[in-house]
Amino acid sequence: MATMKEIAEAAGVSQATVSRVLNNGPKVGLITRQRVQRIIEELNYRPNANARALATKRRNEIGVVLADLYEPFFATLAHGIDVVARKHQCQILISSGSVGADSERNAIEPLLEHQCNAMVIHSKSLPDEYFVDLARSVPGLVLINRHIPDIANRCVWLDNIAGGKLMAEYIVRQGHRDIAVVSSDFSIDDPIDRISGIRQALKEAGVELKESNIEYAEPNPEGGEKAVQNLLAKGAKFTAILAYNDAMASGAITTLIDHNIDVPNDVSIIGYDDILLAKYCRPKLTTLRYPIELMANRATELAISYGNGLIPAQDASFKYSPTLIRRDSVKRL
Amino acid sequence: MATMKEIAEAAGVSQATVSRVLNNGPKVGLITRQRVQRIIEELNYRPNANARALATKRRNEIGVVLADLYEPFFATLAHGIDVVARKHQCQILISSGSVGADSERNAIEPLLEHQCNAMVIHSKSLPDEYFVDLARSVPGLVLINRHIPDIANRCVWLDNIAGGKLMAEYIVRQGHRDIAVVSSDFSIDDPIDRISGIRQALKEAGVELKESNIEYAEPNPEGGEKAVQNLLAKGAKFTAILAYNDAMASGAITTLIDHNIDVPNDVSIIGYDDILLAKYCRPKLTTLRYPIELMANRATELAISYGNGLIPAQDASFKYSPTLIRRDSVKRL
DNA sequence: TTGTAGGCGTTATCAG
DNA sequence: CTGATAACGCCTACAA
Repeated sequence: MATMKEIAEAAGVSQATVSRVLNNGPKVGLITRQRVQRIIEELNYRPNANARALATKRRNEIGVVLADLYEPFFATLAHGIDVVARKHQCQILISSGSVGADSERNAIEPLLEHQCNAMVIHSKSLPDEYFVDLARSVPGLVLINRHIPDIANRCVWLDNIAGGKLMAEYIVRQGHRDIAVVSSDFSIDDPIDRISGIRQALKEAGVELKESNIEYAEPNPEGGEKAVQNLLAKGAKFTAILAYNDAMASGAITTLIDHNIDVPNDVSIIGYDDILLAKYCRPKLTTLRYPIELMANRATELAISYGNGLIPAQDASFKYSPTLIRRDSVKRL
Repeated sequence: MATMKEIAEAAGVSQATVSRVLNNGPKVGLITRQRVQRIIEELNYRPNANARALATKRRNEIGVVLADLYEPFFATLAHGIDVVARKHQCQILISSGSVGADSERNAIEPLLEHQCNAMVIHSKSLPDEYFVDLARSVPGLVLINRHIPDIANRCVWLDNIAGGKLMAEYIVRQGHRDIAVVSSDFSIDDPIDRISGIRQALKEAGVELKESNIEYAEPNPEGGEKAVQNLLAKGAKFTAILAYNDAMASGAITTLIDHNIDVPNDVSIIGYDDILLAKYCRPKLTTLRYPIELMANRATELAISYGNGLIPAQDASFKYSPTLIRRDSVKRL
């Protein structure tokens, strides 16, 4: 692969000149520029990004840390980052597979070695202090789906308590009183917050939520199936299910239908996230829209501009709220 | 951020020694090694990947080119790459958003500048010669979902003609004679091959496929809806629909249900891809399983080992075949 | 407008 | 076992 030196020789100029035409440097004679450009084409020269990064101490790369690329939620998140990165001509360096503090750290480490000055991180396990600390050495650090007060100007997050409230208020307004909850057994804040929101709203409405009507399982369709099986096995009484996410809701529906329980005529159900599935499962899912793509866009814009030297405003805050999407899985009693 | 030089000074040794302990170089005194190691920890030193890449002319990075990260198909593909890359401790550099020859080229270019020696590329528009050429300068080049005879040992692809046949043979075996096809209007090989397979099988079975029973639209749920609307509007007669992919099948079902046509009792339908949607839409979709994750795994393993110097065997070939997954969207007549 | 030369942070090849 | 020292490919003052 041709190097700058070779171009310079072939064109009979110095490396500096080649470098200048490459970077649209000022002050290069038109004829020289054209000659050099021609040679570059001819030799099919490509600048070495590593060398350039070394010399300039910066690189148009944005580091991304995600739990995976497969789940629709993360795929949408990745897409949101991707779109903005592309707009800014940034490459995306992805470190995924992070579940748990150690693997999250292991995912972040290589990005630091790559000297990415912009990073969008989705981390649920590493402690707050870790990021407060990291923010000092990575100017373009931004967290998504997490709220750390000390660096709130680097956090783009969703108000899950509000989301929980919204679900509960709506289902109560539709006349339901016997509520079941199908939640995630992951020990992160999200399920806790959502249930907490549900509890608050239910309490205000004077509706009781029995502990035995709450089931925890993995936040995927299989988990949803299992949770409802347990509910049914226990003989729990409910006319509505509030699910942790659409995936669980979908699994829940599967089990209900298998038991000849019609949705929404016998049991109503509300999902959370509004992933593609929600729109194309049958019945179409009434759910809470998690504006993850929007949030990812925002996070990426932030990361890039912070990485480019913009100083985060002290009082900046990026809280998003879910909204209710009414489809066909809830019946008014 | 601390550099090797600083570590060396602080430890009272030369850079060379630091480098040795870092790379587990042989022949370093135990005491020196420990001292250096301690300083490294203390100063929170991190090697600069760019400098290292420059010096070694290699980098543990695998370049990936995809159309997007959002579509379940691509998300699964990305995940398949991700898993293997992680196993090999490789970072993933993603260039997405490639639709059409120009943008595909623009996606590949930066990966070359990054000197990735392993690349997994999904490209539908760039001509064969481009890749035959590229293979000469990128030892670890591997194409996924494409078959280029000249570099067949770098291609991991699916036999779409066989897939088309499979769908058609199955639907005929189930007693259907009035077939409609809902295909993609993208001008790439895949839809052509699938329909070609369908035609062959139908012809062999002596079943006619009317041109007017074929509709083309975008390969997404909306496209599926639209295609079936057109079919219905034309008054086309059919008891079964062969869809280009699960997304279109899902959209097709939506339209059918909206028109009070029951699936599968009135109309049967077969999808293609077996994405998550297929399993969780209602009715569960009978479809062709596209082993894309498996293929992505394979492609990545290949790319990495080719990139590490393994010479591709002349006669190697990586053709995969779809298999039929029977669920609930087909009725036997 | 163009060239010279030093440096970016590592690795790797020599000697010692 | 350890230390100089020359690459690696590019950028960027500073000179010319």
